[in-house]
Amino acid sequence: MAKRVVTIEPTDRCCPSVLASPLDASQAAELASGFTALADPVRLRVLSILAAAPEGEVCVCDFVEPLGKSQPTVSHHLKILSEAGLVGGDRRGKWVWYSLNRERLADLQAALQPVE
Amino acid sequence: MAKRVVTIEPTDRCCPSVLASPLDASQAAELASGFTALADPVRLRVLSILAAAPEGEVCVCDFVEPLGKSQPTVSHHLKILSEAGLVGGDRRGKWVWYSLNRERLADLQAALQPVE
DNA sequence: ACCTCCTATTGACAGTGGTCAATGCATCGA
DNA sequence: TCGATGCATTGACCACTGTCAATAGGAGGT
Repeated sequence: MAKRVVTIEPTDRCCPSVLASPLDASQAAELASGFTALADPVRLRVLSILAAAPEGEVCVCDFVEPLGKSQPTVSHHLKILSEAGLVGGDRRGKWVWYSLNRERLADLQAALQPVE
Repeated sequence: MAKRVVTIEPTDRCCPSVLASPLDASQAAELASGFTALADPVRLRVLSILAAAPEGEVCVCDFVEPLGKSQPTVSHHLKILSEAGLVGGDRRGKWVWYSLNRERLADLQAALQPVE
């Protein structure tokens, strides 16, 4: 009979908290890079549009007109969000479909969670 | 007899949510200004130090050494946090004591709250 | 192969932001 | 009143960032 392998579920996948204890420089830099991605109105609108999309996916071309920004600018912001892990892109034919990474967003949300 | 005036209590003091519905430009700008205040490692460390302070207050002079930044730089970041409503300062004698505005921080946290 | 369409990258520009030295402004004690 | 102390402001510098026009890359269609 094979040995039973037990994998410990990492319940604390979560990032450091701002409110729990003083952050060191590297923890703070890590978190700040996440909030930097959120610190732009265009990118927040991108996230909100993705969150509200019925299929959970939005084509790049469908961002341009609602955001009122040029196509290169939209592509620029999507790249920043992608590098921050907040969205992911999937090329299908000529189009690239972006979707929200809710886990990554929840990590940043948890970093602001009040401690009991 | 005077007319009865009914004031509706605003139960939703809270800011717009990123995940509920697409944000318009002004809502996004409002939220982005909040996250901009969080988008710096020095400021995140300021907030975490304030959150961990036993008395809930920290003197400006007590930030300088832990942060490893000059006094004008610390003052600069405190001003940004103050203008964002995240901290408040109270002058007592020669010293200015800063404290955390947890409600304002909770507002930003709520903006990232997953919708059911 | 060629053309068309969608997306990404480059380059340039103006605006913003973090940093510190120097200085100004209070407050307190002598 | 004077000097010392704590904090804020100014000015300057450099790095970063948002924006768009122009261009490149890639995938289909004819």
